[in-house]
Amino acid sequence: MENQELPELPEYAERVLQVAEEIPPGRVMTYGDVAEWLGEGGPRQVGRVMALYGGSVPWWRVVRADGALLPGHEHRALGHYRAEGTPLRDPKAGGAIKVDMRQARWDGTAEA
DNA sequence: GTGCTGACACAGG
DNA sequence: ACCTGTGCCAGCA
Repeated sequence: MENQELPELPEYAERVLQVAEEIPPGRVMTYGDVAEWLGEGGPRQVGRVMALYGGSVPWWRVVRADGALLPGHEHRALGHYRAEGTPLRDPKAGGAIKVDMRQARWDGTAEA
């Protein structure tokens, strides 16, 4: 009786969305990490699920391996990161802002 | 069944 | 910082 939400989602998609929702504030996971954490598919499958159903989950907490934000939604994600207190990587060099993976990368393990 | 594309990852230039 | 090529898996024409 746990499925009260997302009635017709493929299990894989549901799992991906579940992980995304489980990511604590101030933390981020890479597509590859999510796929590995699930133990299935690959980073592209996770990315596609996010692209399709990500609208219902904190997609901004799922970033690329190099910490680059989502193409087209950088500003949106940045607003959330600032509110959550996510460690950001130097927004100075007029380039693309990125997340400080060194601190923000969450591996699914409970941390203090 | 074949080929292209994609909210990717990694290595090299 | 940027682009290119290759590998991975899945969806779509």
